[in-house]
Amino acid sequence: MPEGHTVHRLAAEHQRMFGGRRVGASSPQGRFAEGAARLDGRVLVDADAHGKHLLLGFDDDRTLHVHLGIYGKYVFGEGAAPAPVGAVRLRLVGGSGWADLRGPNACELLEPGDVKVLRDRLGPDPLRADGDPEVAWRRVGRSRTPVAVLLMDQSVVAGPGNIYRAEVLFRQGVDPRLPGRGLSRGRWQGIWDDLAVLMAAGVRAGRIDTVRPEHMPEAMGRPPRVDGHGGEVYVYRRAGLPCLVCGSVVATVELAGRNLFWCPGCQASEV
DNA sequence: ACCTCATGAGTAG
DNA sequence: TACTCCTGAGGTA
Repeated sequence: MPEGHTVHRLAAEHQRMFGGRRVGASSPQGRFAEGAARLDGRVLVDADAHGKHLLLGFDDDRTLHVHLGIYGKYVFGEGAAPAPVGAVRLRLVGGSGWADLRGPNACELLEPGDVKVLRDRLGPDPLRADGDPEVAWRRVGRSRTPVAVLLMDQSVVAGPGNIYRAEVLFRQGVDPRLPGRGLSRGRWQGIWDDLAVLMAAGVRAGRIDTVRPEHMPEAMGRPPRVDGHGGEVYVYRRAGLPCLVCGSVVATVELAGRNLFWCPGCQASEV
């Protein structure tokens, strides 16, 4: 679920459901009881996302900061909220609906200054209007770190996760082990622009699809693949399977603690 | 029933 | 690099 596109969707959903409205807040699980008590009865004035961080501004100038981590999940509903099931960290009710948050990495109230500190340590977000690829290039273009690692570093680019990084590098034909400074400025622009396109599509669809129509498995005589992340992709978690474009066996390696996937044929080494 | 792994990231060492 | 947060899906038994 949670790469940047998911969080931007969550911001829009909060805005639609609670924006400008007074909300009731509670922590059925109890682990956010104090924060929920302070939120209870406030008006949601702003719902924003920067990378994977959800920022909900309330009328007391405090901001609720939620980061889903790897487990976190939101469930929205219309009408009266049901009795909470399981470990609901935060429940918001208001307007005609409710939202339950489970298992987040972070759920905390921030003072205005804290929000700036948080945002200052995040890189530009391809989904935001203020996202500037040049700011990221200042880090990427001088780094000896593999571009695959740089793309997962939220202080370089905010929003992409393991799926988008694998898929954008495939689509742009970039060897994931290439150091950042081995890219040209134009290649970086290509990666950035493709991220913006792919992630915007992810916000609209609520899932990650990266395969171009001419490479869709249907067009190749095979049924679409159904995977846990719910989308159609070139290389993510396809290790050992033939590349949809060139037929090479998709490779995988653990890099900086995460599984990286790429096609050795399409993403030729320029190292 | 039990085991492993996952779209993330801070922190200790 | 490894552990932590501690959910849920999928595979194995």
